[in-house]
Amino acid sequence: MQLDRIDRNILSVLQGEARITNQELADRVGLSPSSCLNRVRKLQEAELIGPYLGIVNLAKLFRSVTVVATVSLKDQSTEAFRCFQEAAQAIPEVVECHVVSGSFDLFMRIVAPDMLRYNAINDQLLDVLPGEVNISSHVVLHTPKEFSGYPLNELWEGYN
Amino acid sequence: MQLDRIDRNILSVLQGEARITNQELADRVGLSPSSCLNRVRKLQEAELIGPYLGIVNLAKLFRSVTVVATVSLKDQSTEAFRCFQEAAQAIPEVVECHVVSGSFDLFMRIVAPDMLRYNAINDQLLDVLPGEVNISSHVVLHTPKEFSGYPLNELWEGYN
DNA sequence: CGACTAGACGAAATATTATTTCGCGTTACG
DNA sequence: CGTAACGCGAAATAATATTTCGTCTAGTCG
Repeated sequence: MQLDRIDRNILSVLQGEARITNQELADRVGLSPSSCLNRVRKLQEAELIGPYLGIVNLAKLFRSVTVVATVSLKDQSTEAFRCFQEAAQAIPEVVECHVVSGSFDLFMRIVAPDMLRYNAINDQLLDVLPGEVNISSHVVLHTPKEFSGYPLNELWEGYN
Repeated sequence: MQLDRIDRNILSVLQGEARITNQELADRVGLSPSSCLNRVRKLQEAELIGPYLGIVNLAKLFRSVTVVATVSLKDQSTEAFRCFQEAAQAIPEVVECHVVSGSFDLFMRIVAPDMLRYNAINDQLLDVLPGEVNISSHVVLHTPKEFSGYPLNELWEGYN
């Protein structure tokens, strides 16, 4: 799929203001509402954008603990990775999981109601491959910059 | 602000389907459209939910490199933290930044067009407090679980 | 116990927005 | 040139959001 400047603008706007109306979006990118809607649908069908998330303010809802955990696997076989990933995915409190190269193998973000329950999740993950998993936990103290979309303009510039 | 079961349902739905229509949402949570809209607005005004993000599929847009970086500061003074955080925030490619306790001090997610440019960002961050910053970079190979909202049900259960 | 108040709800009316339809212009290609 | 394919926008229609308003309920005070 070939994207022009207008498509890029649509993606930029939509990634930061998912609930914008089609009319407003059309105005911003300089299209008629119908043309704009056509484009948005094509972008969605091509899965270039979506899902659309509402970011909940956890801190205002209840006390909770967010932990970033790094994982090292003693046995770095494909099979071991597969096992661990599957287990991690299945745990709702593991909100994010990445396989990385570097001084550890996986990275996770975990949100739990309190430390006691985080401990339980940690134990559960350690039990997936007993003795083969090393988890290093880091409690999030505060978050100077929350994710709110990718730097599309910078990435496009870099792409040319 | 006091939340009941309906408010929680609204938050659950909205966090995963931000572009849902008010009518559909009202049906799902068992309210009339007008009551539902009232609640959504109150939730937004209280900043319990929002912003609304459209998640862009980076991989389908262009090649890019995502790095998770851990940062240690030699001088752990408040001032040093403040300097580094400010610098990190100001860089668009740093899409996320957390201050943590544990074997490192900060955690960042960085998205760059390629390694050359990642290197430049890395250098830029090292120069903020010359000789005082230690950055460990980990290229993301793949992502078994992408963030798509918090486990609100589990957190509420834990809260009672 | 009864009356009053505040708050929340839903039905219905209205305003806004989404979506479809269709004709026009532009471009690519024979 | 002629033609087909495509994308655009205007306008009509359908769906949705938003406001208004009367009703109900729970809580409170006399």
